[in-house]
Amino acid sequence: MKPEVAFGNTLRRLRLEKGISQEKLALMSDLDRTYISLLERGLRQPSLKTILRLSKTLEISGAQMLMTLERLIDENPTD
Amino acid sequence: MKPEVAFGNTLRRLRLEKGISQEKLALMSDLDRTYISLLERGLRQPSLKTILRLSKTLEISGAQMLMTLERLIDENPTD
DNA sequence: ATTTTTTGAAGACTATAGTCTGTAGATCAA
DNA sequence: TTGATCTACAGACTATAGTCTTCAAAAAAT
Repeated sequence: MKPEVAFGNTLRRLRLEKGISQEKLALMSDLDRTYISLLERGLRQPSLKTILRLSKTLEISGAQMLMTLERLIDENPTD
Repeated sequence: MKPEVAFGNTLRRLRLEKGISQEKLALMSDLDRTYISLLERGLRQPSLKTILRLSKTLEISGAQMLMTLERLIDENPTD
């Protein structure tokens, strides 16, 4: 599993857990709605700044987010 | 402290701990030498892929790297 | 069934990540 | 003092992150 796909999966999971829409997440993080869509589908490579903005909105540390992401990668060697 | 500066500090510290040059780090991570220099000086915002490549070369998890970085940010509210 | 909310997706665009080439200064060894 | 190694820095360039507008379609609500 590629990092951007793992990031997208993690992002969507966290967003749904908070019960907010892509649009609301975008507004709260000062990002574009369509870009959130691209991220969740694993079509973009977020920058450090973007990772931290999103993790802050989702009330999780960047480190925690990367930990989840890296676990996903390790658990799915294929795909 | 801005995230890119915290990243640069962390990167340089880890590189020096491993006792390798910017050039060697660049080669091992499949990045450009001058770009490593920009990163260490906090002049660039690394992408997720770049963060993971560097952390792999430095034999540390991306999560660990972000943890160090976020600690740096929190400990230096000014600057 | 229909209105409202949410998301996917395309296209054109701007901003910035990342490369490549080259020069110059600093440091350390011989 | 000379030569090797390392790093800062500039400039031009390519690749991709991130925005904005718009339309269509799925899903959810009423």
